[in-house]
Amino acid sequence: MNKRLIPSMVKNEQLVERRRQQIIDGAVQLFTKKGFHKTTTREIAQKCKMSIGTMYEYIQTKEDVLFLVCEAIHEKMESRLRRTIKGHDNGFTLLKHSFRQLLKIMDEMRPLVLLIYQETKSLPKEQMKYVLEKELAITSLFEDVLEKGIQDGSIQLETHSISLMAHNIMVMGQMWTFRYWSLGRTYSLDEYIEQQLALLIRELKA
Amino acid sequence: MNKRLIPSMVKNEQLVERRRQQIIDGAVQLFTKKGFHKTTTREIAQKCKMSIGTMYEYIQTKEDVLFLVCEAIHEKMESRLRRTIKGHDNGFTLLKHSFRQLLKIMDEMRPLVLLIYQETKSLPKEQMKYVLEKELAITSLFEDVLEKGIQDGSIQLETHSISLMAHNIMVMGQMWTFRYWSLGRTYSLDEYIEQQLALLIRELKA
Amino acid sequence: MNKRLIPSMVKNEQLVERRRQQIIDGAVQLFTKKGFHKTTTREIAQKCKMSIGTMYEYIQTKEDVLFLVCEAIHEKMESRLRRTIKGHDNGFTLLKHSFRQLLKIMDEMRPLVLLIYQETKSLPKEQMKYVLEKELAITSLFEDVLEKGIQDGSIQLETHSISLMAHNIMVMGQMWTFRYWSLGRTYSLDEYIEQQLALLIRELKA
Amino acid sequence: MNKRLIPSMVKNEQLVERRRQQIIDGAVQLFTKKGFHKTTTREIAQKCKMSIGTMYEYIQTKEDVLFLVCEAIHEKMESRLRRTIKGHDNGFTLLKHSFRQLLKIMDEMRPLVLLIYQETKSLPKEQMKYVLEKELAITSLFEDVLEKGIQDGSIQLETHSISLMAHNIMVMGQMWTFRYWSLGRTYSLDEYIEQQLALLIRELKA
DNA sequence: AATGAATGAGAGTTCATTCAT
DNA sequence: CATGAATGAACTCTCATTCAT
Repeated sequence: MNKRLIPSMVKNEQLVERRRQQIIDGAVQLFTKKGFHKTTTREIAQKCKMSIGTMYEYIQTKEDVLFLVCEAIHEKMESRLRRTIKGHDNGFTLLKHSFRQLLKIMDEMRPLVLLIYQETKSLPKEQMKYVLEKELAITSLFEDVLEKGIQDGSIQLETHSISLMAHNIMVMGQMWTFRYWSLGRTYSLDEYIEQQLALLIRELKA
Repeated sequence: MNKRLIPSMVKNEQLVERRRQQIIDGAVQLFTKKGFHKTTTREIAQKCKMSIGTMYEYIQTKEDVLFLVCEAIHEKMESRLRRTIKGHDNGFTLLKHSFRQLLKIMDEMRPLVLLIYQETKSLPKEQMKYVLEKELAITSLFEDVLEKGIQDGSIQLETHSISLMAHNIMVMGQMWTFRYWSLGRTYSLDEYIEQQLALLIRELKA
Repeated sequence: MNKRLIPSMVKNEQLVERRRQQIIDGAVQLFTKKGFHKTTTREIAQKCKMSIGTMYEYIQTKEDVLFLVCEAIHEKMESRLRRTIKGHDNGFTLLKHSFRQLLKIMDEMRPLVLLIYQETKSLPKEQMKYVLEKELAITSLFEDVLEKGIQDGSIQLETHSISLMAHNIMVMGQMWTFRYWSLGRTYSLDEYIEQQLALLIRELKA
Repeated sequence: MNKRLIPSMVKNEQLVERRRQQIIDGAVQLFTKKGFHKTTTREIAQKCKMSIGTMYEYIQTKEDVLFLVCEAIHEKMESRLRRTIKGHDNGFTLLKHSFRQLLKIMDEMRPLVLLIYQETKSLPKEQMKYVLEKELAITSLFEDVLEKGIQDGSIQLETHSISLMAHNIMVMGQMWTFRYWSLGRTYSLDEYIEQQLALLIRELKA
């Protein structure tokens, strides 16, 4: 998956996989705590319990580590979301369910989501593009849910607004992470979920 | 205003004001283009047409420049918004008007808003707090509008949702900057405004 | 030959011979293109189609590779030269013939000769000494030719100048490689040969 | 002169001149002793008695130091040579005189000349070109002497051989440095000069 | 005999900040 | 009040060599 974008000196693919996971695990801790720029490559290597030399066998630049981290976070988020967006009688109940799930995931992954949100811009062009595409892919999961609801008549929404509404939903999720400093003072997670959901329902049941 | 947070070596207050404006103007150009971390103090000084030595008479650290810039951006945004949120028969029409204005301002200041959203985290604690407070202050402008609409009966919204709705409105504005890479492909500014407004109205006229 | 100077971990002498030839062939390509210092051991191993581990079974340090290469080049040059310095009626015609041959060889081996000329200094003391001795041995081939010419009366040269003249001849050959950037613009190989020969003859027929 | 090729961060030109001289003086000692590649920037800075940071205010890369050094050596050689190639009754006596001078200079500057001959190849393209041009300029000093001798009848040489002969003369000079390991064992400087001169005269008085 | 992952000292370079002028 | 040369700690990345498999 990331082989195209990040070549490794090491040939054994399983080893590469394993070591990169090690790197990701170490880097995530540091990046979420201190940010990408204030973390040094030496610190990362130390945290992963490998020598710098070894680390650089599996990446080419410090930005590569950031990319691996962003990719892993997105991957995790997408898979958790996909697992949860399933079944249900109609689109509307599915939407309610998946919105709640989205927010639970966002809450659990709060520092990670924040990380992506704040550091994506530090990626080189091509890798940034890749990350943004992933973001869109996740957003489109909600397009599917909305579409289903429109078709089975449980959701009222004009077709040309589907994409925008999906964006809005994702952003409502991200908001909880990047405005937590304020929202978290006023609302508990459940309060936030239910109030946003109430507003959402007004839009979709008008 | 920033005197408390950023002391200067220079006594003459007017001069300080003038020089800092110079610094802000230069730094904004560089920060929006290359980001905070990839901009050097030397470059900033050069862009402001002063020596580094002189620049450091008016600030203490590189982060101070970032703070000055963030503050200036917020100041500008708030004053432009305040100027526009005035008059009107009732809260509802005022809201529509001010939402449209918000987005026009966001669009014009797109790179600046993005800058705040990406680099605020690089500020030292205290200065960050100050910037976030300003963010809240701007958000509360919309609380006032909503409140007015509720009181004159032109807006239907439960009191405990006012704050959240104000946040949502601000985020809808910011979305246009930080998701422009995707939204900008699908919608023109006016399309974006009118579609978001349509959804908003459903929530407030239910 | 190089066994004394460069021990190998491997016992089978024929294998050592074969592998070292492989190393030389790969290294020569890289050294002539990028120079010794800008070539990495990894690159060399890759070019030779063996692992670094294997390569290090046959050498001890990177400098050893350089030594092997220098030695091989000298060996090749000497054997080609020896093959050609034979027969002929008298010393003078032999000299003319062998000078022409020297330059043809130098021209064909231009990048290799340049390599020796530029990188010998990077060898460790003892190996450098060995290489320089080889250089002298080749030079002395021309001493023999001159001596023959003096004895048969076809060349006029004082005995104490024989060594110097041999050096001059060798340098005339090397010049063609290390001043090729200038000489090559002005003269073709044949022109260069004939003009230098004309000057040489004036010295030896005075 | 080198301002075009090596920009400095420092504006005061005299200071640049002075500091660069300092850098050259320090670097020459190290380069002649250990070679360019085995000398570190830190060692250079230390030898020049400035901090690395300061040194890098006056250069951009380590190669720049090498260039400054090569340029300085050539400059010195040229000026010393120019000063000496003057006056005299006719071209022939001038040639003899200047050949002797050339060799005295080469001998005094032996390590420096060797340095140029071994490290020029490590320069980046453009700077290498510049250095080689300088080399040609020095060579052409001898073309002028030969031309003078031909015109006043004191030297017999075909016009189309002037350039080649000038090259030969330069190379005879350089030989003394890069074959000193052998020539120095057999000849004293004066012996070398006089014997080479004797051969030269045979060519030019035929 | 062959492999290639692991190592870490050390390389070149940058840049926020200071302070003598 | 203005200047800009000086500083050096700290950064990212490289690569010759080793050694367990």
